[in-house]
Amino acid sequence: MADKLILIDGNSIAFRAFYALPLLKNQSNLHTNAIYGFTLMLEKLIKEEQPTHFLIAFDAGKTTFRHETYKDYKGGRQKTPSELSEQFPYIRKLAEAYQIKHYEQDMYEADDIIGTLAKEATEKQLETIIVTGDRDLTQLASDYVTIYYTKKGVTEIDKYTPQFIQDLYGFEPKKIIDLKGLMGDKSDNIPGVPGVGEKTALKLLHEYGSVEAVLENLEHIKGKKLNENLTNHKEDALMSKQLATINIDAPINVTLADTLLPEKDESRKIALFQELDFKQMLEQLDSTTQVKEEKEIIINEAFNSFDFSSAQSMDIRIRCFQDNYLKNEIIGVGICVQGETFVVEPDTLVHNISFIEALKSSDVNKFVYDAKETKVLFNRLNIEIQGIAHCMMLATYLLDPALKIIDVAQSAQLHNVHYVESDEMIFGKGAKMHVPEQHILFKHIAAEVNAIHEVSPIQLEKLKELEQVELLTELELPLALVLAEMEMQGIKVNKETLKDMQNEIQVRLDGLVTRIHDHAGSTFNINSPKQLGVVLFEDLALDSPKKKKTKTGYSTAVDVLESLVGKHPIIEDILLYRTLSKLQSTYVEGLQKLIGEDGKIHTRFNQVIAQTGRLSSVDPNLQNIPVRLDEGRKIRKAFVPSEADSVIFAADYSQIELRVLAHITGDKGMLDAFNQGIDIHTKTAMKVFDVSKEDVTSNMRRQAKAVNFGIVYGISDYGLSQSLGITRKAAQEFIDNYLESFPNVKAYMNDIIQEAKQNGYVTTLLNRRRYIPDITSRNFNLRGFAERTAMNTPIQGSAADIIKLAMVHYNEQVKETDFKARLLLQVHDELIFEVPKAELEAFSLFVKNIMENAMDLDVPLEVEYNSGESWYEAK
DNA sequence: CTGATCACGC
DNA sequence: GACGTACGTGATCAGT
Repeated sequence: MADKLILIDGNSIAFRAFYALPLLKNQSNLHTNAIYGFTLMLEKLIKEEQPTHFLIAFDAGKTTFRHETYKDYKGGRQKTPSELSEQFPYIRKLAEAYQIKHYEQDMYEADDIIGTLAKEATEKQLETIIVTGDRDLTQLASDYVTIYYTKKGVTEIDKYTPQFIQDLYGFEPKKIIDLKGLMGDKSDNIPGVPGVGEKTALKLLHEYGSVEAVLENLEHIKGKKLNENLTNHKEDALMSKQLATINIDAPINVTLADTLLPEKDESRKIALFQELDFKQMLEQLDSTTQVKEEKEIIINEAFNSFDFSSAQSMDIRIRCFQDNYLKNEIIGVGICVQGETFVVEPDTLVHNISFIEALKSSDVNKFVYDAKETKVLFNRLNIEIQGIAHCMMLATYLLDPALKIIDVAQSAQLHNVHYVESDEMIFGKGAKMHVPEQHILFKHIAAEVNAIHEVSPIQLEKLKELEQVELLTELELPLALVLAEMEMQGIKVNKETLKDMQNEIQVRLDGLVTRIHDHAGSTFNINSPKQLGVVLFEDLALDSPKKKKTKTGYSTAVDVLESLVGKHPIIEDILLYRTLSKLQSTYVEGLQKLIGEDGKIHTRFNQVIAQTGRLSSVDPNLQNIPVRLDEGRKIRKAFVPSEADSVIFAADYSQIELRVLAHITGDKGMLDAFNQGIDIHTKTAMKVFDVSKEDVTSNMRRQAKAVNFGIVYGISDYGLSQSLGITRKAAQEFIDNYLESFPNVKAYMNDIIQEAKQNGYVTTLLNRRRYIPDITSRNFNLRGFAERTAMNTPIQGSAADIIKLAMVHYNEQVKETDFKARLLLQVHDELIFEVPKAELEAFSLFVKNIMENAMDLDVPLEVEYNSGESWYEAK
């Protein structure tokens, strides 16, 4: 392969990258957009050009030999923003990681270094590419030298060959300096000749050939003003040409031989990309260059005879098919212990008593990927696993809750362990999902358990740095075990109750469908927003100020429909149809499908999804069972105790988020309200409307409640305007008024935004962390959203911390009692239990006490509770 | 199979 | 003034 040299104008490309990309930041708050752009450029060049020689030239210090000619050279330039200057050291590091020579020379600019080397390369007939965002360098174009000029972004370029320049300007590359001499260069503060721009300069050069020739032929040049300017600025023109001329004999200490690229070694790239959080780059590195390393796997009978009794720690990966570990088949268990890796079928486990003993021993530390799943699966094998010391999945989540957690492979890759295949590769996806041949499966499980072994210590180090070890070991890990028990316990759902509802609702739905079709004069699918939109706004030609379009047609959302009430009788029928069909399909029918043979529903709680630290619930979602409208609330009648003589018992925190807000901000008005037991919405109304308690109308309280709601959920002025049905301006005034009324809250909101900008993240009371990269975005929406996230996450996240802590405390303490009660569900600020009637009174106080004392705040936490024959009655 | 729309909870 | 607006799960439709 022929030799090829690439010369990069480092400063110029860094500037281009900086302005082309949004302001990115890594976890330690370093801006990385210029570095990232630079990296993209390097990758592209290496891949497409395959250079053998490479050099990145930088400008040295402020003064250069050009300043001797003209002291104002590059004068009047804006100061380099600090967001960019902090990146320059890393761009040099980047060069080093790529094993590319970088060079700068006192008193000279990158241009001169490049020019000098290009000359040497040309003498040796070496093909050369110069990469720059500065047109000056195009003067160097020749048969051997092509200039890659960045056009847009960092990777879109024009290739300046002599021919390209000829076509563009009508002269050879060297004449670029004459062009600059006449027209000057604003960015470098090169004066040129006043009144001469690109057009005039080109015309003159085409006629006379050079600056000198133009000046010698002044008498022939027409145009009084032009002639006068040229005459008066002869010196400027000559000086400008001199300034624009690149020195190709600079006294540099670098030769072509120094630019030779050594043998490829990616190791330093990995370390740097990790420091910079260039996750995509790391992945690419993996897929293109990394050799898959694999430990030897022992899939063997040796497991049976291996003695686990001296093991102090093990890595365990137990797997079932697909994601529902509560019922799907268990297909393999991987164990990493004392340097050996075993993978066995679940039936094999029981043959090794020492292994079972080790599993049950809390003295043997277990490192796992998913603590909750592991606990459940071993439980299904009738083994009580103890001593789970680390959960790789939870650690991944705590380190960055924004990550979409997928599988061991993905978690491992974040810590640069690349030998695990993705689950999708092994099992396939969608309808084609299947258990692969055993040797493939076992190899995969072995890779997973090895990755757990390798990655867990790295994660623990990271967690230590972020002071999150306690959050993992004292909160999330013990919580995972509580959740496992809740999932296995399940909640009894009475199928008959749902069946009866289903029949009743179906009759009403059938009637509504007929009536709606009659009103419309045609039969159509009411469930199709698209068809419904056409019927309402075209066939019936209804109109309302709320009428709006979505990407696919008219919006038929509830607020639009409500604005049409009274204009046509069809609307009320549609609204009712909507409500009932949602109830029917999602709840009445949906829930029945999930009732198991034990008559119970076993939801699964997802502990690693919500950005704020809340839990979520799937298969089914039992955190959004209707409650607001009685029609829907009746669904809860089907949720009943599983044991005789028991009741459903629900205990919920009252206003937990606003109490957290009062605690965090220390706002006196708010603290007082909670400490004196005044209704917080009334108190808010008193403050915002500046009236006494007696004068707070129900409407005032309703509005105050909406504002409090907005504060808790971080909604925008727009969101508030929607929920109150007022203008956005009025909503903004409300918010302003609110913040004036609670000055410490206002101060907190400002401080937390500053903090987010400073650190790049916000934290909760228990040091849960959420990164907010968009807080510095120049996009108004993204930034606004980020600001509301910064304000809201510490509140909602701390509330989540508190109830999680209460659950862990509950689990610890209930073991010391004789209560037979069972924790069934968590719904963000409430816990649902089933409790034998005989112990109800004592248990109520027990739970209330634990919940109210979960954490010590500057305001009391208050818990209300109720019980009844079903969840419906426990209100 | 994916994206859009809608609706339910906190 | 932009532009699309707390989070999460699930059902359904309508494109590929």
